[in-house]
Amino acid sequence: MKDGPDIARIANLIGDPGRANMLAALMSGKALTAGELASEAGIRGQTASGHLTRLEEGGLIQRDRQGRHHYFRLADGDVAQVLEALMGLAAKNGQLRTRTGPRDPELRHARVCYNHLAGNLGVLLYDGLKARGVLVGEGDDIALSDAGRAEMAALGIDLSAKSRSPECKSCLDWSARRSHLAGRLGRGILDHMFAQGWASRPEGTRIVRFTGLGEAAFRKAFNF
Amino acid sequence: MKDGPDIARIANLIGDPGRANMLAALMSGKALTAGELASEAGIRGQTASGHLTRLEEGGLIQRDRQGRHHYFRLADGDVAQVLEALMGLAAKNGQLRTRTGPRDPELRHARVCYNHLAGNLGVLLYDGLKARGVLVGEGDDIALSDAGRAEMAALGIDLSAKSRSPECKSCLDWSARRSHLAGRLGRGILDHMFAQGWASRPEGTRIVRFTGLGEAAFRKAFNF
DNA sequence: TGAATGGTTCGGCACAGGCCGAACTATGCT
DNA sequence: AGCATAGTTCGGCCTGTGCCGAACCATTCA
Repeated sequence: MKDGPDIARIANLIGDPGRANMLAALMSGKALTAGELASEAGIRGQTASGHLTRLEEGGLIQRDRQGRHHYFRLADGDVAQVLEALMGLAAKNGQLRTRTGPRDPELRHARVCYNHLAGNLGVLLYDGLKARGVLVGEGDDIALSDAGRAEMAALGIDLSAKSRSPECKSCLDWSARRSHLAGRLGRGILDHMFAQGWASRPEGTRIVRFTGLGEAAFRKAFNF
Repeated sequence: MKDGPDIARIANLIGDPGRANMLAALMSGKALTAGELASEAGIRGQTASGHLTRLEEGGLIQRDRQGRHHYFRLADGDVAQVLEALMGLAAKNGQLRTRTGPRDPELRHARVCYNHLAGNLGVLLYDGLKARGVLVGEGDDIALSDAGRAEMAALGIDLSAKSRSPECKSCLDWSARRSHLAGRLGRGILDHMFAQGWASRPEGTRIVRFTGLGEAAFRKAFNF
């Protein structure tokens, strides 16, 4: 007893429906204002404000003040990973929320996880890049090969090291229960997909919806 | 909003100190009785009983009735993985519990994670087995090579497939923030360590404490 | 069969904390 | 300056739930 870190504090933060909904909304990777998060969670601004300061103090989210707006985002890729893992458990046990919306299949196919691509397509991409030797390494220690780095550069993927996060990282997918690609490379690829117009994001969801030829173009470019 | 599975339900279950302490105790991998868990969590039997039924209904733990004793264990390796991930976050942000006990360094060195070895030594073992080609594969898809399977068999590791869990699996370590080995192989190796008398487990903790020559013998046997 | 022990159920208490209305601060716009 | 909008703080309400004492099953053992 009393072994290890204090798990209850953090789980308790996530364990309130209002806060959990806000965190889930932030899984989209976009920074959202307090007001947006409040309506997302179905609560009033005052209540949301209290929750947000608690989440911030707990180290789960970060706040950017810009003018009279406060933008919030997940503190960290690790937070996103824990949330995905929790979704995995929740999906396996107790059914998918009260009523499992029609959007669910789309979510499983391709969605945003923090700042990178998740869902079946994310897993396929990850496997494909490994099979072709673009990514090398094992376990959580994956990296771009030299050839892979050249290929990504040729495609125009931005790998600038402005953030401290690792270049490559694997992240567990709740729907597929397999790894997909996170880290700066994962982020760069997702950005690239939108920049190329292969896909778009229906407002207010985590869904990645491909345009008519977008999915084919994406798979061709990354050859998987 | 309302995307994905209901995360709050599960996080809320973990988020109570009493329940979290019980879950942490079950991370030792041993099945514990209701009474043991109650004293572990510092609460009375009646209270614990309520918590345990809720955890059971939530799918986080499983109950074995044996005579007048009820034995509880984690439902699943996935549950253990989520708990470890939460410990990782908790360790990074808000300090290590109120007072970080003297046992902490031992925990970081070698401890039990559900049914396999974690801590620095667990990570070293994992890396060593991969470097030597005993384990092959990438990401979460790892497997024993043919040579590796022979080597494990020669050492007397029990890999019988009585459980549905995969033979090899990687599990993220909260102290080292690296992967270590889980799955049936991980379990078999841990059992083997105790069977050989290389290490023992101080009562009521997750610590794996090596005997005088035990650690050297262990590292020699698995060559890392 | 009666006593001891491990667990659960029931009832009631008390506190924590989620929620909102109202008042207040800060920023931006005209 | 005056108004509108975004957020926060304050105070009070109220539900949820964690906790325990006491009573109640179930199993074992003498």
